[in-house]
Amino acid sequence: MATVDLARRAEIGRLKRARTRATIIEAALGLVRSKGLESPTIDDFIVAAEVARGTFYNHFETRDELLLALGSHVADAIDELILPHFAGVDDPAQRIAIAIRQFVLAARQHPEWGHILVRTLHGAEGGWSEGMRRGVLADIRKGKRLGRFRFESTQAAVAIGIGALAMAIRTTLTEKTPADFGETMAMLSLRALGVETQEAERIARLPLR
Amino acid sequence: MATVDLARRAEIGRLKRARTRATIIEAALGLVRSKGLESPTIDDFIVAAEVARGTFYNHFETRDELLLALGSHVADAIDELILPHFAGVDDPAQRIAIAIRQFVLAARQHPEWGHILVRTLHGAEGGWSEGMRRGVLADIRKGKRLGRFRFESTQAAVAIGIGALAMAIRTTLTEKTPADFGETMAMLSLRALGVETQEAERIARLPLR
Amino acid sequence: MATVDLARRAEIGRLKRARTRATIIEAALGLVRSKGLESPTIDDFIVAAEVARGTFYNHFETRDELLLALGSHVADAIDELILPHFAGVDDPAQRIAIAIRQFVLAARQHPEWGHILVRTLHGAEGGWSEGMRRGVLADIRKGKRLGRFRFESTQAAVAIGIGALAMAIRTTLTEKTPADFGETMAMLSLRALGVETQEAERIARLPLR
Amino acid sequence: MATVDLARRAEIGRLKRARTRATIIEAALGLVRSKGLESPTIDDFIVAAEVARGTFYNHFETRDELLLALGSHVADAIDELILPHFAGVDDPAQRIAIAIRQFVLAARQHPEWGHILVRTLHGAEGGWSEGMRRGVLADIRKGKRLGRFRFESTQAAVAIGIGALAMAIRTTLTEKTPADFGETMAMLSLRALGVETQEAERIARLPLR
DNA sequence: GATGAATGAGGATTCATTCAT
DNA sequence: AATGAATGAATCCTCATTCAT
Repeated sequence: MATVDLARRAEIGRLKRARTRATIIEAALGLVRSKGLESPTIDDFIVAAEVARGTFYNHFETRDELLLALGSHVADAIDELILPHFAGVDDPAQRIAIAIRQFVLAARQHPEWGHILVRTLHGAEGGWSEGMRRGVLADIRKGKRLGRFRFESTQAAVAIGIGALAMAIRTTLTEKTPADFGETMAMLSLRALGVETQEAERIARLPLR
Repeated sequence: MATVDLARRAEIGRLKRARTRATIIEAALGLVRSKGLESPTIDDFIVAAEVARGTFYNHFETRDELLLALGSHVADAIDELILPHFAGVDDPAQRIAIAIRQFVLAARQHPEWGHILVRTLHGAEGGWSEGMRRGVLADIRKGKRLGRFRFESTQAAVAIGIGALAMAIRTTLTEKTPADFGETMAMLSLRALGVETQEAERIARLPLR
Repeated sequence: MATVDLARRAEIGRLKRARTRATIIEAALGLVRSKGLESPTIDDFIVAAEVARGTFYNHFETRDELLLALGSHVADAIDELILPHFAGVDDPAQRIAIAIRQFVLAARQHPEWGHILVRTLHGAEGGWSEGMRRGVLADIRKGKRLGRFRFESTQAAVAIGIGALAMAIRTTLTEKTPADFGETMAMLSLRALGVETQEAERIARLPLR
Repeated sequence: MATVDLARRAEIGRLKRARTRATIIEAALGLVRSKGLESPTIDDFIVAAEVARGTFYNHFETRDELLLALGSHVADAIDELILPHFAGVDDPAQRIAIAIRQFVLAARQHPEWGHILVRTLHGAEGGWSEGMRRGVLADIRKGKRLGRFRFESTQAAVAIGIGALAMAIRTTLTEKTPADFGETMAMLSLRALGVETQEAERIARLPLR
């Protein structure tokens, strides 16, 4: 009896805590969407989330920690978005094209994700960014092994891949881009990696499942 | 006599002013080299330059104006570095390869330039950044007109060009890169723009004059 | 039956409550021992006691109330320590010497008591501190009446008595002191009150029962 | 000419700075007088001094640093007050009596000094407090060497001396005390150090020059 | 009675910029 | 032209206390 109660109570507490945390994160995403990552202050965040100052600090020790949490949040969302499209796709060229296209789509629909992604791509502080980087690296290596890609320096290949991705997102955020901008960027990126134009074009425009 | 004196005084004043300004800029570059662009405070700048706070504001109206001045300074330095290599080179592919290679060289030797360049490339605040962008754009267009480059979307081509450039510099700042990293990045970039591998390779490795 | 049960339940509840309260106080004493009275936060206290924040406030209305409770706790402990030695001792000089000696012993073995005692001696918030003060006052007056002490101003006599006591404890807390430091301080204090050196020495070193 | 100007300018600047610092310290002393040392916040201090928040931080890095400065200030004032009375007085007993009497007088006329002195006496963080302690120590040792004082433990003698001093000041701050309270406390203290009552009385009441 | 999430007043600190000399 | 003291808005952060479950 008592133990059931205790367990329930604890559960409820945990739920409430999680909800508050989610509230803060959602509100923060809204702010980032309109104002970018750098300008909002902790005060802006708590006003937007309609929580007390102390509540913020109960959940995040510092502003940076919130930004990190936003990063994780977006990482999860992106994973959820992309992984299904990866299912059963082994060709590294296809995978890279899919990633670029999906990231551009995501940035178009969720500018806040875009802001966060660009930051994540640039600051190489481990975590998801590291995972992503490793994924790209693995695909690039595999592509080379399979003869799909041709380049001398893996470091340069990764650099141009990440650079293209970052710039694709950035451009989506700041300029008006056509509906197939993702496909176009994917094509150019594949070409950089050594895929022939025709083939790059074909892969970049394969229908997504 | 008197007029001569006055003229000389004015001249001396101007010289001194210029020297102080240069002092501040040099010191600021030193700071940027070690701490990047965002963190140093005005206090850091004036301590490093060994000038008074008021002196700083005699030369720059705001902190941002100093950063802009740093940008111009680097722009000039870069121009001075690159323009000679451009002389007589009309081929847009060659020009772009030269730019990338020189920027990487510059970032390697002057990390502070690298920091400033990346920022300039990203923040679209006009000025030199605009000029550079226009230069790239012109070369890209010309390259297309000449059939040197092949792509559908100029927007995407510029994006990948700038993205590759930015990432090349960034990688130079944060990772250990081989001596020919600039050449490699140039090659991949040209390929993205539609140049065939062999040709891209050749152009990327043409001896600089 | 039912009433027995109820009574037992209530009893158990009371016991549990008392135990929790004791837990908190013990833990707090531990903290005070290492960090003094002022620095520990409520958070420190509840972490040390391994109770929830709410539990703390179930037992103490404010942080200050805990400190008061610590005071009472120490007061009781001290009383328990000293009173037996007072039993049957009527000579005020002896009583004062006993008090000083015992306080020094207590502070040596329980630094946390020392911290609390010094604070109690200084902040004149009534309660035990008042009782103690009254005890000292009574003994000092009686000593004068009996011709054991000689001084003009009772106020000054009390001041020097309390001051010596406070400093004895403080010194015990912060410096390395010999085993008979309490006796020495007692002797000097008695002398201040007008007891002749020989006699003061003798009283200060009387064996404690 | 120019150098004269520069020197004058610098001089003026230094003066202004010193004046502002003095303003802050004076205002702080006023606050301490009415509210003690612990309660006033930085905000209270700057409001009282009528300076900007930033000005405070230009002069003191932290609240504690201001308190330290108050300590130095009072130390200087006290030195100025006492040293003349020490001139030509070699007898350690007399010197100690003078010190106690003057401290009590000072605390009566400048309660803020009293607050600061008590704190200085208790926190043994070096600086003036250390100097004072050494002074007392020297006098106590000399007194013993000369046979003026009689005690076994110098440590205890110093403790009772400082304790009496602290308590004398404290009592002056919190209770109503007669005009000769300083003399009385001095007498009791000397007695504690082993001076005979008659002699202690005489010394404690010697006219101050 | 115990729990722990939420609160928000109170206080500390930074730093770009102004201004008198 | 150079100096450096003063300014104050903007922001961060802590921690005692409340309260719903």
